[in-house]
Order: sequence, then structure tokens, then C-alpha cells
Amino acid sequence: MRIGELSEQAGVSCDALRLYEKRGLIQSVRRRNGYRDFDGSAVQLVGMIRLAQRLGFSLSEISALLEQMHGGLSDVEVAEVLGQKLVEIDAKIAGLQELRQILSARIAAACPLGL
Amino acid sequence: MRIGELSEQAGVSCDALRLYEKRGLIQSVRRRNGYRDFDGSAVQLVGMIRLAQRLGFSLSEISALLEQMHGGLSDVEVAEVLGQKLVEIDAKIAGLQELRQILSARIAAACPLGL
DNA sequence: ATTGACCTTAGACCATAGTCAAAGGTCTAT
DNA sequence: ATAGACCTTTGACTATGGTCTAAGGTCAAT
Repeated sequence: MRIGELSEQAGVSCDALRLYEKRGLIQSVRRRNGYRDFDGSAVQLVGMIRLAQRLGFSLSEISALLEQMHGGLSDVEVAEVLGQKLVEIDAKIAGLQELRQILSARIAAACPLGL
Repeated sequence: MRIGELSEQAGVSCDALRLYEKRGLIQSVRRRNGYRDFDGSAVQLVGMIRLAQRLGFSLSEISALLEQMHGGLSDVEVAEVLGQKLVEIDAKIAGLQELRQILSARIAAACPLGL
């Protein structure tokens, strides 16, 4: 599919998609006229990129993760890389729960900011 | 305390602290010589700012939250504002858990990226 | 063959969250 | 009174993750 169709289906601007490609997060082949041609699976891939991004992962982090997965790693190695990401995610969840604790404790207190 | 001491105790650069003050996240009074003078409680406040920041809240979001809390709101209103933040945090936690699910499912699968 | 939708590139521009450097004032100790 | 540490401001610069514009090529339909 052309970039406009991917843009519409993934809910991401063409400019953003070109940026993702430049950063190596997604790939396309070129038609004879120079137009990008994306695989149907790109829709899901872009969706995953957006999810990770919303959750605080930078394009570089996402790119590194995808590259490692593409780079001919064995299943075991890929599992390790992903496992590392899981640890990071768990740390983030723990941090948010900590912040949640702090805020919810301050809701209970008389002086919310504690100042 | 002067900015250098706060910087050291909070583990944040002086430049960053001046930026936080400019954005209204922290306050100081000025000494006769023009130096900023921070309250001891600023250390904890800056710590809280950094925690929230690491977890994906922008300075504007944090600033808005703090301003609302400072703005003479009743305890009930402050509790509402904070409750709203808790909802956002819970959404973030849920998102991370979703991403965690996706990745951990792909670890189990033969082709991790599903491409 | 020309209109309109779609694509290409490059480069300017924006906000965020800083860092760094210049030029200068202040305070303390010798 | 002068060195050194500390403070002030302003403005330039960085990276990230885009958006927007300009100038131009492509394609399908009329």
C-alpha cells in the first residue's frame, strides 16, 4: 500500500511515517515511480510503535529493539532482549504505582502538597 | 538555601532548577543581593517533580497540577484534581501491562515480531 | 492535455527539556 | 584588594518528534 493508505489505516501522519522509516522503524520498497510501497503488516507494526511511544519509549529505544529483533538473533537472544524490556516496563509500572501512592496519600491528608 | 545547595541536595542542575522556577513549578524569594533563596521543602518538591517526570508527565502537566493545588482550592477540589491524575496513572499502568502482554506473548511465539 | 489527488525531497519551523557559554555582580578569605 | 567560588541574566545550541511549506514528479479521469 502507498503511504497515504498506511497513514489512514494506522492513524499516523505521512510525515511521521516517513520519519519512522528514516529512523529504521518501518520499511518500504519503492515502486518504479519512486512511491513507497508498504506491507500490510506495517499497520500493526505502526500500532505497536505508537503504543510503546505513548508509554514513554523513545523512537531510538523502539528502533533499537526492532533492529535487534531483525538482526538475525536466535529466538533465545530475542527473548532476552524482550525480557529486558519487560524488566523496564515493570520498573515503570512500579514507579507509577509509587507516584499513585504518594498522590493518593496526599488526597487523604489535610494539606495535599505537604508544603 | 541558595540554588547550588538545592541543586546538590536534589540532584538536579542549577539550570534545570531555574527553568522549573520560570515555569512556576518551584518558588524562591530573592535576597538583597539578587540570589535566589529556596525553602528546605523545595528538596522534596523537586524530588516529586523528577519522579513524575521520569514517569512520563511533562513539566506543563506537573505545573498545572501544582498550580491547581496552590490556587486556593478546597480540599475536596484538590482531591478531585489528584483523583483525575490517579485515573491517568492507572491508564498508563494498564497500557504498560498491555505492552508487557504483547511482548511476552511474542517471546513465547516462534517469530517474535510477527512479521 | 489538463485537472486533481497523490507522491517525492529538502528545509524551515515548533515545543519540550534542557545544556553551555558569555559577561558581569557578590561574597569570603587571605 | 584580589582570587575563587558562587550567583545573576541572556541567548545560542542540542536532541526528540514531529508539522508545514515549497517545488516538483506521477497517475487517473475527463
